[in-house]
Amino acid sequence: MNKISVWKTIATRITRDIAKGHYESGSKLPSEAELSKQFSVNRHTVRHAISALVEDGLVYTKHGSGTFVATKSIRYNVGKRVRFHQSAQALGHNANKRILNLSTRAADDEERKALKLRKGTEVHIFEGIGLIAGMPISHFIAAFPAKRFPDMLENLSQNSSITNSFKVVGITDYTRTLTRITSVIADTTTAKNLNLKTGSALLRSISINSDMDGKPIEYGRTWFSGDHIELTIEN
Amino acid sequence: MNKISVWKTIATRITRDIAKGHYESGSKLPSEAELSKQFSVNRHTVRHAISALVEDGLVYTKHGSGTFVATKSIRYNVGKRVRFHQSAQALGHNANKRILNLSTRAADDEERKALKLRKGTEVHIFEGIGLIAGMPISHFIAAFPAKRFPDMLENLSQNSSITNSFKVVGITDYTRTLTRITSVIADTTTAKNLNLKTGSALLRSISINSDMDGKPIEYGRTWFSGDHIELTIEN
DNA sequence: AAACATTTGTCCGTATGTATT
DNA sequence: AAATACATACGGACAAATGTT
Repeated sequence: MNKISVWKTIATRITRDIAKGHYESGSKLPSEAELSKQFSVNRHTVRHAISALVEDGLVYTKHGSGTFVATKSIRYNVGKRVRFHQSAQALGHNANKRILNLSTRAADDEERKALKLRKGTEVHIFEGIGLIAGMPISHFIAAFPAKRFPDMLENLSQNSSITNSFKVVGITDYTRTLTRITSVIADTTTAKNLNLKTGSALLRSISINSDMDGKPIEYGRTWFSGDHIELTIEN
Repeated sequence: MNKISVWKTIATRITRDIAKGHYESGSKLPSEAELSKQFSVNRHTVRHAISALVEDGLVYTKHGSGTFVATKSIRYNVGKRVRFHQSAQALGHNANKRILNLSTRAADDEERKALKLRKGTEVHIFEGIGLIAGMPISHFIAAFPAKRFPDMLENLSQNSSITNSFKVVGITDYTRTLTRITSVIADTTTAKNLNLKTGSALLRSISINSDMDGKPIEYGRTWFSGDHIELTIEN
């Protein structure tokens, strides 16, 4: 069955302890030797766990000194609440959506990973075309955990605003935890959706929105027409 | 002395070989057993090196199958204090620059507007190619107010680091006040600079850096190869 | 299908180096 | 100077996933 490795369980144990406030921000964890004694494992196993936490940015190590709980405030606060629609509206443009597809299906690997779902879990899919002043500007596909938001599709079909739909289910605020942007060439279907020639430049944005507890609630992919859109990040 | 660990030298060796095109994208690396024999080290040492490359996103491993060269692009963090060089280094890649042009001339309209300069004011121009592991990744043009930074060009020619050059003139800290990203198609000259075909997708980033008083000190334009770069915004 | 070889993943143990306290 | 703590490197053994015969 699902055998979980020792180092992973130790990593989650430490993570949990930190989350619980067992260790304060900036405080020193027990030494590797101590931890290995506590968990009755080899020191290397503890090191493996700690190394994973370092990667996550949860702790950091200081050679000869110890392992310390990282302070959260170091992280960059750029683009936390940047939404494209908002900025389009702020520009005074008439922005709306054309819905192409509202459905529920098993999450693919990409969606599962982003939303931290188990295999076979279902997601709601919200696909459409973003319009500004009647011009097709973007093609988007958004995925939401179906179990957590049973009525999402109905809400979306009525008001077609993701933010508002989240509000209905009690999520009044959420932040973008990841934005990844690449430049790609339009294939035939995307080009057709956006009224472009095949081979045009597109901005592809992949984003993850999370609730205030840090749980991912939306995985979005958007293709913007490169001719019409600029992504602006202001501090 | 500057003692470099064995696993690190192995990691850079493999990185270099991949950059050189020794291994194709998606192809399998020699097995851990083979590599450890090649480098005359323990298998664990090779594993340590590979693990670092996996973190960098340069390769990925498949349990029971092998280690493969990732087709993945290099992530570039756009953040308040994140700079190209830094983020590339943070990824463990060997990043440096090739200078194409250092000169002083009257600012064009775009530069004047961004740097808030009067008509006819001069700017220093710093143009070059950004390299990661020897591969051309970006083409950049940076403009600085000449009057405020008289010795900028000399500094840049010596250490070729913008951050360090600012330090020399007393600017120890500055933040990115604007980042604007669009997708464009490579023209012939840019394509040539970046070893791409004309018509490839590019990410064009326009940025303004300002000192702690909010005065703009740098106007930068960068064209990233869309194949190799992802812009990532994390909170 | 089943047995086998290959390859990565996990875990243990030991020793030594290097930075900090 | 000594003790403590993390970093590196070696070695061995078995598990788990994959590919081949």
